[in-house]
Amino acid sequence: MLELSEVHSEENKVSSEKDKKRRLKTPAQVMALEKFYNEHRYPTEEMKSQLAEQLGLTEKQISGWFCHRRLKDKRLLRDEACASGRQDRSSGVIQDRGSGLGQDSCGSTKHGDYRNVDPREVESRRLYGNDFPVADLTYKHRSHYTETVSGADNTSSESSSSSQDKFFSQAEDPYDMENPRYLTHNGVIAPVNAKNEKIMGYKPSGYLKVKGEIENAAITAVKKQLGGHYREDGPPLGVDFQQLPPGAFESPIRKPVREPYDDENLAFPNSPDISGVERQPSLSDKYELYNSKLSSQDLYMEEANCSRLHGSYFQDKISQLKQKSTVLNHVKPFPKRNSSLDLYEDSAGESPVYNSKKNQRMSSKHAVEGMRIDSVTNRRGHYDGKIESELHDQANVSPNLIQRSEYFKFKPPNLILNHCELLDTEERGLSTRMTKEEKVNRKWKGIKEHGNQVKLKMHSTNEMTVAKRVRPDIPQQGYVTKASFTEMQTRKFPSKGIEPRPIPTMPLLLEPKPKWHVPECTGI
DNA sequence: TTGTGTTTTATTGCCTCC
DNA sequence: GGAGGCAATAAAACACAA
Repeated sequence: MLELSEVHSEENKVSSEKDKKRRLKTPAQVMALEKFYNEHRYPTEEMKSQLAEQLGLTEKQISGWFCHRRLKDKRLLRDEACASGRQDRSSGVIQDRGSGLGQDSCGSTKHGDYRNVDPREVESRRLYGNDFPVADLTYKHRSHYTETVSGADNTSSESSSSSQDKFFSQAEDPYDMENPRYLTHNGVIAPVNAKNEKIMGYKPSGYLKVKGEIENAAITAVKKQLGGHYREDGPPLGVDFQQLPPGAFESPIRKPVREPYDDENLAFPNSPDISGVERQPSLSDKYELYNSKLSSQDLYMEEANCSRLHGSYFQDKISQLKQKSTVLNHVKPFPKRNSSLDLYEDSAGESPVYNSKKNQRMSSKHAVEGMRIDSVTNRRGHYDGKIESELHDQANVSPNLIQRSEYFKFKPPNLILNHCELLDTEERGLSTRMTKEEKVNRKWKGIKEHGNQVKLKMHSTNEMTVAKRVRPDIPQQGYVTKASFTEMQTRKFPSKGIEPRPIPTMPLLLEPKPKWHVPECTGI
């Protein structure tokens, strides 16, 4: 096997040298590279050569790829910064400039800021387990997509991470809220303990870098918005509320009673027409509003759950959602539910993968389209019920849904593959995002105005968009691990008759590993 | 099928660091 | 001066709409 792979590698090298036409990296190569990139943005010579050998590429190609990948990350970061800059100007959300990125007129990250710290140093520190203060991590490190990406991306990557998140208007911008997980009661970002960080592979970079910065601003904004209505004796931000007693919502909805809690806590301080006017929505109204928001977004939360399986972008989104919902919990009149953080934890069941090291990348049109959520709800029922059963009825479901169903049929051994798949998807998904984001946003607005069923449909459509981007040559998780690489090669380019290049079999990557861990994108 | 736009890969030149 | 990285650019590959 190894020999064969070596032969392939040689062939690949030779062929790539023979014709100077550029050749696309195979999905396997890209995935491996992406994954490796998530681990090491600046691979050493040794790493490069080993990677080159294992992927059947030249060191030059590897170097070039990493170089371009970094550029891509950077570009995405700029785009994100640009997007957030636009959002910032177009909305009234307060942003703490002091804690944000230095931005130029278009909101892009200034070079000086970006290069403030040698990323290689960051990586080396990361590699050797020196923890950064979160601020450092979020500010200095960019990647993932990851990503993004991707990892899963990853993003994102990716791409994407992905990237990759420009779809979010400011009002919906999930970055607006600080992740309570990392918050102290003062709203200060508390350093994640080293162990967790290591376990989670929490390596904020790229997207996360921006996110961290924006979150700083966001938490400030939230505080400001809460303003005087934020009870000193109330639970601090990020702290779970106690559950209401059972049946608390079973009684008929009453006319609103202007409870002190309501008046004080359910504040719309920034709403111009709120002061002194009986505009307080009724409790039921508020709750309905809240719930409608939840329900209207339930479907999208399914994807959020997927983040557990697919990497950091989703993971990131979940965090953001949690943040949002946590804030909602502070605002909503009925702190019935525990912090949705907890709810969320519950809804998907305990999954250590949540803290998986894979969760670093972000980016994904997929997620962007599916994750425009302001809050979170317990979706377990849904998973176990209709949706899942539908999804599992693969015979009648589109490949997209089948793919989606894989989210729910999560199996740890496939994580890497999922991650890899997502990476690729994310990366690809980014391609038209800039040009299409407005369309998607419009679509989204429409979606929000319809019922859940419509939403489901639309969501599928959205997902279809994403799925279209998924390379057809990447089989679904369930089959991939069983399919030989050759098989997959033959599945590739089914109609175009493009002669598949000999590709080193991925088990190569499982050969004796160097200390820096070669990505295990098995099956592709 | 074709045209167009986007992404990816390769090349080159410049810069910084040692 | 060499090595490594970044940025700009060109061109191929790809995706998608008409």
